[in-house]
Amino acid sequence: MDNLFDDLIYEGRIFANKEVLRHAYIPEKLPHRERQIKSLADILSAALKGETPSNVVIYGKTGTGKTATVKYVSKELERMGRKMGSKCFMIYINNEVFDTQYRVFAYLARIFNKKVPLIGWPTDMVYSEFKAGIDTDDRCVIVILDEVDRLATRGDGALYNLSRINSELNNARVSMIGISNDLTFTELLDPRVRSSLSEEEIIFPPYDAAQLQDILGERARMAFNYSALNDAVIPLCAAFAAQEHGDARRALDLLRVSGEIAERSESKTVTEEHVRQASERIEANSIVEVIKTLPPQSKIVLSSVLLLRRERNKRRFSSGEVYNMYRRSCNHLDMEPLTQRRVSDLVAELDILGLVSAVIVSKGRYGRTKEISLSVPEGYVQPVLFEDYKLKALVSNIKVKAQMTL
DNA sequence: CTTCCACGGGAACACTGGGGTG
DNA sequence: CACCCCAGTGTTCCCGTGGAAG
Repeated sequence: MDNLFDDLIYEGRIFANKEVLRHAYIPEKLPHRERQIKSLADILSAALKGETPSNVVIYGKTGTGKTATVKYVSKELERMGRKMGSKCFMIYINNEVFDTQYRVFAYLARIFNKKVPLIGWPTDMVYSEFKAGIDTDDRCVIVILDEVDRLATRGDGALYNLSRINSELNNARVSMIGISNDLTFTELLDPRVRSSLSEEEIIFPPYDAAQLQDILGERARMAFNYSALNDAVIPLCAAFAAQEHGDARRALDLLRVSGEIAERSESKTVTEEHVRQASERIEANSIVEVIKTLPPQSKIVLSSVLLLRRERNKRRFSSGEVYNMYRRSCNHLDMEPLTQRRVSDLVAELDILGLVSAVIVSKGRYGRTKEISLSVPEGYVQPVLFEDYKLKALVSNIKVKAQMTL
């Protein structure tokens, strides 16, 4: 604090600068990632010598600092490039958003001032536009593909074309950095693409509790006012996040929300109790968020499980039971039911989202089923689900059922 | 060993929203 | 303007398969 008023404004407040706890913030220092930074810098340094750097794949679970590290290194590389007069372009693409070959090349071509419509053209035409766009100059273009695993099935053409583009260029050079949280995704790729893409590999192991404490401590110094945190708060946040495979993002969220809760309850400091509340609230929020954004048909499937819980006094149901209830619900809502096959996929998606758990059970003579059960508290699910105006009609259904069982 | 059932992979299809061409 | 081409998405259709009860 270098101003008299700063002290007054911040007196008694919890946060000094909340922004440093947000996901978008890239810190100056990345604790416990020195090795990975060094490896990546070594590989990419070829770009400064006018060579083509090897392609790299970076593996690591969510919140292990992959994206932050890559962004940090690319910023440094671009700066060095400017200083040394070699042209380095780092292009960051999130394949969660650009998840098909067309979209990837359209995005890249647009960066090099080519006019490409968002859809409509044949893909090879978009690809040629991109090629023409970069080849106008002697330069090194490094394409960062965040969440590359998204490209593995539908957009593998993009990886194939990128991996062989250099032989078709006269002036520019292209390399790729793939960022993936799935260690096995390359198995889905064409062998040629696989070997070309992963010439180098860097692994980001999860942080352990002690490392998370360092990271949190670093940020907390900037984010919170002096002595706004009880001593146990950071270790507790670290411990919670370490249980969830060392997710630093999660840990930072937890710290931020704890602070917000403390602030709202007009407490002078953040306590362990606030952390516990924050943990619960983050959990509940993420479930609610997931359910809200579910496509309508999935919501009906999910509510079918809910309705079954009411009707029978059970927790787990066979896929047959769920499908029957689903058909009845569709009928009730005046909607076309999907086929069993499709519903089975929807159930699998709900399973991946962690809303239900589906276990394959073989009942010998009586065939094979999935046993489906709700894996989140019913209280979280129901209000959100029936908030959807289309599903409102099912609420009355529940009430009728409840009366009948009385 | 047979038998039964849904599972789940893959092909095929329908549909959408955009292009270019004559 | 009508018409066909194209990528992408969601769905249905078809079918081989796993594995314990009988």
